[in-house]
Amino acid sequence: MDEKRTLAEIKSAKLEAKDAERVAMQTFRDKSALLEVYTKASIKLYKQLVQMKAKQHQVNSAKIIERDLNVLEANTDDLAQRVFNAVPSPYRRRKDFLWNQLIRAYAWEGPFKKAIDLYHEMVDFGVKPTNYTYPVVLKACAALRDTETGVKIHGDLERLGLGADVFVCTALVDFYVKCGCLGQAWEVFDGMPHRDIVAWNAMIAGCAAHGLFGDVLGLVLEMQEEGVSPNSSTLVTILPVIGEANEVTLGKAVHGLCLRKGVYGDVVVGTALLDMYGRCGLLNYARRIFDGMSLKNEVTWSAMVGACITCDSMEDGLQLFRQMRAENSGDSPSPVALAAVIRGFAKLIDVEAAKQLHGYTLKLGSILDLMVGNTLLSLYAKCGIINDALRFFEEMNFKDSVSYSALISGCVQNGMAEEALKLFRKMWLFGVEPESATIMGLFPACSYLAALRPGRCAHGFSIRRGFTEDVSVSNALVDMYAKCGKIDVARIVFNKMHKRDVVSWNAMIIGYGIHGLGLEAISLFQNMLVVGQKPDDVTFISLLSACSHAGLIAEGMQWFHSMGKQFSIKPRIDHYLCIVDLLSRGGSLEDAYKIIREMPLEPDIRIWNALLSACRIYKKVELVEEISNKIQSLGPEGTGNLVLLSNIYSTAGRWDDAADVRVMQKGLGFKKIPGSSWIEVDRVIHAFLGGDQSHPESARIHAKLLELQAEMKKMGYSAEANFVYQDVEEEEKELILLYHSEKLAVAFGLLNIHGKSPILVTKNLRVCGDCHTALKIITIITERRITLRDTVRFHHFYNGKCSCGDFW
DNA sequence: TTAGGGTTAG
Repeated sequence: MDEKRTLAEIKSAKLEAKDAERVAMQTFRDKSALLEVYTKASIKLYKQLVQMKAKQHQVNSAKIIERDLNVLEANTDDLAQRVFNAVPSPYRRRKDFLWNQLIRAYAWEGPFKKAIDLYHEMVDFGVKPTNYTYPVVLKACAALRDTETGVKIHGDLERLGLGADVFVCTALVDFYVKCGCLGQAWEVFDGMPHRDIVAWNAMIAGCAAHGLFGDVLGLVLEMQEEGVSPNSSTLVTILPVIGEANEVTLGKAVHGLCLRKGVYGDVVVGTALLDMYGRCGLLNYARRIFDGMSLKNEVTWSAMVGACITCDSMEDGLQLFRQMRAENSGDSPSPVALAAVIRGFAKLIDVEAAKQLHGYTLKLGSILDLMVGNTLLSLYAKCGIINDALRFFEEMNFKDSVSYSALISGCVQNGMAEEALKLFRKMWLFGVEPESATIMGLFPACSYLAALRPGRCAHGFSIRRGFTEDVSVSNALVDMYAKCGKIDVARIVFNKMHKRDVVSWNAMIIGYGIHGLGLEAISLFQNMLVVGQKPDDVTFISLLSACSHAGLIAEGMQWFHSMGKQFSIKPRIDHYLCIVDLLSRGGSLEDAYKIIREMPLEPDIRIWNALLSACRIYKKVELVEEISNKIQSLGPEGTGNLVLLSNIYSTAGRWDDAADVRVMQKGLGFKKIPGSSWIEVDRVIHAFLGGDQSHPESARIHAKLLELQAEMKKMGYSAEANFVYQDVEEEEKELILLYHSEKLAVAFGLLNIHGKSPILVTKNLRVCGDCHTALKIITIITERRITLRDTVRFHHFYNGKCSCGDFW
């Protein structure tokens, strides 16, 4: 574009605008329209000039022109308003087009509020709006999500019988779509006697925004049946939906349609096409389109880099990014492409490379984009360096709900659920609006902590915001209630869901499993098959572990055998783990060992661990030596298991062997995870480590436990010293057991939760055998219900019994 | 037309 010519054009447009103004002022006639056209034209030309300067990297001149532009834009409103104000009242009353013209000027690019205010003023003034007025006002309502005015207009239209106009109806559809009221949009759309391409596109865009793949497809077919052919705008709307739904065949069909319609050369269509192929995992197709495009813009390049990353082709992505940089050396790199590359490094867990890239772009002088910052934040969290993520978060100048969401879920993934809850509160305090993804990160934090109260609050909040409409949010909700001990509430939420996916069913089956309700889990699984929901690999892990916790050995074996035969799901190592666990905890150690020997996969440490734990419970020391050899042949991977091995030697009184194992363990740099338990009292979560004396109420807690111990002894309890694996005096063993983290938390609960309220304690490891026995007796002494949730299930203690029937 | 945060199991 020629700069001089542009400047000349602006000049003449300005002059003409001035003329128009003069003429308009004199005649009060429809010159106002002319005036608007001229002013808009010069604004458009100015905008082109700014872009030109920016492209040439003349930042300062671009800024100066931009300032002029702002003045001009501000004046447009003034200008139009001045003309309007000059019109005498009686004339104004008669001429609706004057109002329409001004409303249209405001509704075009804002300020939208003025358009709506003017519309109200017009009605109050006694001027009747026309079919020309409504679409324009509705556009402003849509922009501001002003449902009140929009809905009122809709009502007026129905009363006046003006609702048949294509433009008005299309504007109504668009208004409802933009306000998220899809139902109302459908209603208007279905009632239209004629629909043009714009109406179809509006409705399609609405369904696309809600991810309704089936509806989008149906509409596209229907419009063609009615003789309306999709245009490039339609195609560009449906392509991302097709990509999201992974519908390759359909995508290829649309590709063909693009070729037939000759819109293939369009940059926007081309970009949407390559993006679709990228999402479907067909990188070669995407690349072929990219290479064939004669005109590419920044979006095209960024989309291509993103496609490479999505398809795990890091090398190609990086190469394209470098090429992009080389071709636009003066510009800052596109934040979208940069974020894509960082995402690629996150996938590879290559923090160093990502940091280098980050530093490099900072050096280039690009302002740190919020999106890029958020990508980095999530990179740190995903790579497990959560402290770096927290530090980076503090250093960020701008934070939005995505930043908070990324950090909240990052904390949970790194076992810092309490920090996640704190962050959520902080976010609330700073007035940052949580989104559905934030809640999806928050629920797992509540699940982890068994923190029902914040979970319930977040549930209420989600209902008010309509988040629970989202299947994934409801899935997380089901999981939260189940893990907080409210299995019946979980089921109610599950039943109320109007749409369920495989994750919903899995979450519910898992819920039954951790509550030891194996039969319910099986029954739900059968229900799932009846309604036609296909199970996946996770379903079987959930089902098998549910059988395992409930001691349903025959049922578990039956489903294990059918998963390959009936459902064509190849058992993974995790499935074998469940089945070995099921058999060995049920006492069939030989059968379990047989499965291990015959399985087509190499048994890993967890498999041996399951068998080894059972060896301890059933005191089968003869198998231990054999397993121990197998474990040692695993090399460094076997380290974690040495804890158990040394424990078994200790139990058998073979202290020297136990010590040898521990020395070996130390050499391999293994750290035992300390057992910790926590309990919520008055909205505060109190955490305890084994033998912990750091709690302010420590003295009272210890005294309470000693008091309980004395009573327990009267009832025939003796500490099961073989759960202590250190070679120490019996008396000391007793104390080590007495101050186990779960007992500390229970004692704290008894001291601080008054009346007969039940006590809920959560533990980060599996419950210790001695604690299990002790808690049963404590429920008799205190007449309290105590629930202990460990890593695999709930134990409900009451009246000397446990819901697990001592099978755990 | 591209883009950051997200649910179940182990």
